[in-house]
Amino acid sequence: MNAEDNNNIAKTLISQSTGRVTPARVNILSILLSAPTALNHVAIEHIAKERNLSFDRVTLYRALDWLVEQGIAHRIPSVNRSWFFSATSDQSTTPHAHFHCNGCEQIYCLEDVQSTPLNNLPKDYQLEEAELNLQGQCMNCTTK
Amino acid sequence: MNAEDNNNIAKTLISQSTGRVTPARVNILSILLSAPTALNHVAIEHIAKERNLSFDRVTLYRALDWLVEQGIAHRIPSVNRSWFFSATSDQSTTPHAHFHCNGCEQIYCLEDVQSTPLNNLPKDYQLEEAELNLQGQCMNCTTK
DNA sequence: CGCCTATATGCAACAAAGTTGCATTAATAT
DNA sequence: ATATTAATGCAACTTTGTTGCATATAGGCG
Repeated sequence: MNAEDNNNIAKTLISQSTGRVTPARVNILSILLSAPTALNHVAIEHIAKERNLSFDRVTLYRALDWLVEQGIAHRIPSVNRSWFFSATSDQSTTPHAHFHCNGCEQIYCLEDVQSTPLNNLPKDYQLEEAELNLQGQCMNCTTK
Repeated sequence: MNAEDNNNIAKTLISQSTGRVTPARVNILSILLSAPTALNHVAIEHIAKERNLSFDRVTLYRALDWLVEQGIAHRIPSVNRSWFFSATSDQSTTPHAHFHCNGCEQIYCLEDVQSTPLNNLPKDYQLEEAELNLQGQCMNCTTK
């Protein structure tokens, strides 16, 4: 899955939504698709720079907002001060877990780890979304 | 459980830690104790004002940091830009769920709802903490 | 009780993250 | 090819949180 592939996937995903297929959106989504972890705006700008891309910070935020609205990406609150974003994989309207590695500070989306159904949510609380945030040491950091 | 009670509980909790019992810490903890939901700094300052209390924003942040360090309160990341804080109830070294109401934007700590054990966390990932964030409509907002 | 010292607070200045308004540019429907 | 509307860039701003340093105060001790 190289950068070119991700670019094409990005274009397809965006064209299926209501909105225009613009370079900023395509490039930003392509960056998210190519990342094994969730990225914050600093990381996205860093990768963009490596690829000789550039866009205004405002454009980045607006593109990310739009991607989240469209369900193409999702926003992950973090203990750090910035938001993290990750491309929503095809099948994942199903909620999945986020694993924050305390070693390398990366955030991994674990598609296969789902929070099991809740049995003791007080009645009169209507659940709309559930999110499981894990913390610990990732694959790479445990072995060190 | 009135404000006076919470003030005394706050004093006791703080005096059991390593550090000084100061008005700022007591008042801030007392506010957290009296709230049914988690509060962000804006909410805390608002309640403080109602009680004719005042402290610098820096003092607030430092007091909250300290309370979290001591395990007296805990910090909840949110989809909003600010952090939310909640007093840690006596028995709750056990992790509990946070319920963000999309109606009134309040965050409730649900002590009885625990994230059930994970069966399919990839091996080589070492879990240190788990946090379950729920979203939906709270008790008050469903009935409207 | 009153003093001493370390700790907590307040203030000012700063830094980072995110937003808003508006003029300009460009995607796409026709 | 053009017109229309949505997206971008820029500048200025807001909010959230932090740092350094001088001042105030909690609380131990004589």
